[in-house]
Amino acid sequence: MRYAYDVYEDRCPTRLVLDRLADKWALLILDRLEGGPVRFNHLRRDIKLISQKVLSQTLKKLERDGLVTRTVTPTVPVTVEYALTPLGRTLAETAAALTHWAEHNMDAILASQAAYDAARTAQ
Amino acid sequence: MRYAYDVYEDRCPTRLVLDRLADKWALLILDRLEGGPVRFNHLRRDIKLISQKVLSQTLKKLERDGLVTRTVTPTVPVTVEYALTPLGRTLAETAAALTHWAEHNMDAILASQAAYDAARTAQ
DNA sequence: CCGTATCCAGTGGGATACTG
DNA sequence: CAGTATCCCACTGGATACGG
Repeated sequence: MRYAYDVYEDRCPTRLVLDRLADKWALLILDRLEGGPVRFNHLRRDIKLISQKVLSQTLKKLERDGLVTRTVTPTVPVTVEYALTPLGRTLAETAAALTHWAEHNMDAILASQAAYDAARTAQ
Repeated sequence: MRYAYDVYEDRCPTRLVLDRLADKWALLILDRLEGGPVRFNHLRRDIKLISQKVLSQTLKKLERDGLVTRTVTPTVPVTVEYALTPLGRTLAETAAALTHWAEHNMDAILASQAAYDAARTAQ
């Protein structure tokens, strides 16, 4: 066992974080919030192709995890701002390393995929 | 637009990498392979709760992406070893930062979840 | 030992419509 | 503006059985 918790078991911190990032939208939201608080519909417009339902669900999960805050201002109509907590900010920064890796290595991955597919098609 | 590719669009490098890590097992496999080449059934035993089917599928995706190599030794019965490519190693190292974050902050997340649930239950 | 094939239940998430 | 409610389909992934 290389970790305090066994990464390869059912309940482990890596799985906990992975299951959060693995919902496909959370990292994008975290990243988008790094620039400061953002309103619901603003997020919706920025993160294209996300549905209202999924954005709502994901924000709720992130709030439950203590990664984002939800602030309601009782104007008419109401405005709601989402922002990173200090904890959320550290995760966003950590996750940004993945983003940078992805940008830097995407071409290599695409080339590998093409070669793999070509080899299988050629048979 | 803050990136060479737009992270919030459909096809972008972050989504590409995220969709790979988001299959829930890839990161665990990458991490497990950092110690050197591992055989199929060894991975299966180490990464508990993964099914043979999903392990096989995930390894194939990782191979297609050029992140792992698959080496067959024609013994009887056949032995197959999986290993990280140099590219895969850089991703594994980058992803390890997430693992460390998770270990370090899991307690805070669990506490936040408990507080969130308690607040909603108390109503 | 190292897989693939098949079947099947659970769920993630899109579309749409409605509310405070 | 910021959601919730409902329907529903497609895909994920587990269980099981079989093949090289």
